[in-house]
Amino acid sequence: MDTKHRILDEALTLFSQKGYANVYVGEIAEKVGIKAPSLYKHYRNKQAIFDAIIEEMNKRYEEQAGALNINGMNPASDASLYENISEDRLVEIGTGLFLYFLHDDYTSRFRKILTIEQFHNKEFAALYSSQYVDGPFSYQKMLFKLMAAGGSFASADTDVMTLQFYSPIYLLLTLCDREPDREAEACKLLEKHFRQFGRIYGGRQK
Amino acid sequence: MDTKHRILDEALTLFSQKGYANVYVGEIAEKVGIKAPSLYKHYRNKQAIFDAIIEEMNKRYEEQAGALNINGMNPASDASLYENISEDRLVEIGTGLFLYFLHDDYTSRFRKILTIEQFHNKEFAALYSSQYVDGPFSYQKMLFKLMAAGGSFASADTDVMTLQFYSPIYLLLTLCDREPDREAEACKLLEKHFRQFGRIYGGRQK
DNA sequence: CTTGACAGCTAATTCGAATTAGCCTATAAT
DNA sequence: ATTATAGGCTAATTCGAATTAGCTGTCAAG
Repeated sequence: MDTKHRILDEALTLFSQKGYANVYVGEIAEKVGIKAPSLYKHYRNKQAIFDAIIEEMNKRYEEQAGALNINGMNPASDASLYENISEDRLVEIGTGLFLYFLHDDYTSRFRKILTIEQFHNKEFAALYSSQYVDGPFSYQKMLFKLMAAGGSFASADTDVMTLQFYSPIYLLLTLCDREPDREAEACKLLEKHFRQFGRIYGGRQK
Repeated sequence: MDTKHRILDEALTLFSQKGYANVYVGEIAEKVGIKAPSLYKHYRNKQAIFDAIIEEMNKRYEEQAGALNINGMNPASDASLYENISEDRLVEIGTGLFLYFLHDDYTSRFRKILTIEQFHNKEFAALYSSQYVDGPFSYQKMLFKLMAAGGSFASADTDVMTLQFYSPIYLLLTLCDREPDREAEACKLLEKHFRQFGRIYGGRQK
């Protein structure tokens, strides 16, 4: 990784821990192993580093969205995958979603930045909601509709079902962001949640 | 309200919007209607204002905890209140919890501060978790145990039940903190959640 | 009345962090 | 071999925000 990217990377880490205003350019430089003025050979100023993070984030987001479109976002193409679904599969989907969000290197740091900056930046607020509320909701909701159509799942109000399925993931995700030590506890609880959810709404799997 | 309290109040508002580092003492002063140097007649420095907020917060928290102890935290004393419970009562409890957290003047601003500062201050992280995860959990869990004992509720795994009951409240709370416009939407969804929850776990109410 | 303390003000002062200036070295292209 | 460029450094410089100095008016207690 070249210096320019290492700056981005260290800055991302620091911003995600302390927020933009609490990070000094000298601090970023130190982590990278250079002196503060040398940063300016790579970025016009501190703000430009932050902007580059956002841009990188948008790039990755679009890639990810593209990937999702191929497999999962197109109801017509892969309905069969979800029509009949086992409890284990449900656990797998949910845990996968959780662990991806929690551990993805870039995503997890960026989420913390969004968390910190959400209240004084409308764009970040909107981004947060779309990434961690509305996005997962519409995705899960679609899955539940498919499952209900396949008959393996109750066709209850999908909004509520989705809320009940996803909210625990969200709560435990924010918990683990705050206290990473509690990941094991969270995973155990989460699995119990998925299984119970499957028992409640599931139709015919054993 | 005297100047000293108005400083606290305006500072609390500003800190909850932008975080400590992004707020200038001149800004606080301006909101109060005085000049920055005059602040120093009331507080030794900027940090002292912040500390006073924390202290005030602790004071209120203890009062609140005291209040809860009288009515709700003592399983023996008011078990009868919860043994038999209707679906409407469940909606009432849940919505009450939600709206209290969301709107309480002091609580809601302080929660935003915790949100912003949680990643670079262990104490805040712990406080956040105790206030918005572990606290509500143990409280709700106790209620569910009482209800199960009373026979009006399924005696499923109470950890999971509690998670499933509370997580949506939490998710929608953080959503409304971020986007207050969505309160109505959140309330509607929440009520549906409570009713469905009641239908799932409730025993004999109509 | 007068005095002292309270709460405000304007005008410094301090201080630290961001940024700029200007120099140096390595290296890759001509 | 020469030179231009990239990327690093140290030593200024700038600038803005926090804090301090020191003055002033008000008002309650004596």
